[in-house]
Amino acid sequence: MDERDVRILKAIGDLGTGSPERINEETGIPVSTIHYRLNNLREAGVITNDLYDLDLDALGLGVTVLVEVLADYAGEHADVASTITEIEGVTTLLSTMGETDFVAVAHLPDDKAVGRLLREFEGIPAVERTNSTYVIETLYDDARALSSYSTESLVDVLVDE
Amino acid sequence: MDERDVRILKAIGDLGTGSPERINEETGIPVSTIHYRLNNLREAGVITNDLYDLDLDALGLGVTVLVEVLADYAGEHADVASTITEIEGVTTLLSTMGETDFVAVAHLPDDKAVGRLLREFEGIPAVERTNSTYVIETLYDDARALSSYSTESLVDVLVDE
DNA sequence: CCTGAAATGTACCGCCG
DNA sequence: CGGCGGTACATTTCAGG
Repeated sequence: MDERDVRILKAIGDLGTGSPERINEETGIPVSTIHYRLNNLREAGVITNDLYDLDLDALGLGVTVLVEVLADYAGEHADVASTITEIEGVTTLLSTMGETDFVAVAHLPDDKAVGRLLREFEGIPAVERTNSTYVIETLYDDARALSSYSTESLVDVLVDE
Repeated sequence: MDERDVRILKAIGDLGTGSPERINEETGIPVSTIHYRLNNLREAGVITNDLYDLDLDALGLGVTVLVEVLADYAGEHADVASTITEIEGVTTLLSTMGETDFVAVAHLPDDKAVGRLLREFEGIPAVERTNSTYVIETLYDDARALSSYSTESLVDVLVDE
């Protein structure tokens, strides 16, 4: 894993395509090298399928943290949200009902990064309190959201007649 | 959205590829029809990019719920986990430190399904208590986990020398 | 709206610089 | 590691059912 691998993977996420040609336009890395690198990343288990889903452990972002955020905002809800979104490692941000205002999920390289992350959260003026939870293990994560449904149920649920 | 669309989308998730040929092997739907359907799904905004990321709102799974689970298990942690995983709609299952044992995320079609989901959780013998939170809005969700990092940070974080 | 067959495009592989 | 072709595919298109 070196800088080129990183730039290729980031380009895939940003562009939303795994096309070597498009990645080349974005990164300037030669097309044949992109092939070569992607094959290596597949063999290393970082990329898990044709859809370029990543194995975060293999990638080096094996620490997951859940952060509940209580905020005191006056109409600046969207501002707080976008500030949180920009914190490095935050991959999901939910606006929730009930006791907390936001729930964020972050994927980080190690414990040190967790400390840094929490300081960043606490550094946001509108943030009153945070409550963090270490994730011991990601037991299941289905990016495309359909695996848990049987085909018959999906038909029931999604087909609008 | 009819049964064929559903079967195509499910096949993509299950197979981990968007290749029309592979989808045809799985579903028996003619290759050119698959392409025709996928184009329609793209135009409808259900599929958002070449990586087949789905817009859950457009798909019809616009309701997201967070479920914290407190369980009383004697060595059967893995059993409880796999039971939860099989509940329809559950897309993420985390094993957490602290007050709760698991946190699950579910994507559902409507409020009625939320009730059904919670009854399924409560129906698991080892589950003592659940605490659910409605998600008002998914403000941000980065499936590939790298967007929030700048390239330079990613290099710092991931490159092992 | 679906599909089979034709046309186009791309990935992939080996070779050489 | 990077470039360049050639080949073998898979994807895409489209006219007709």
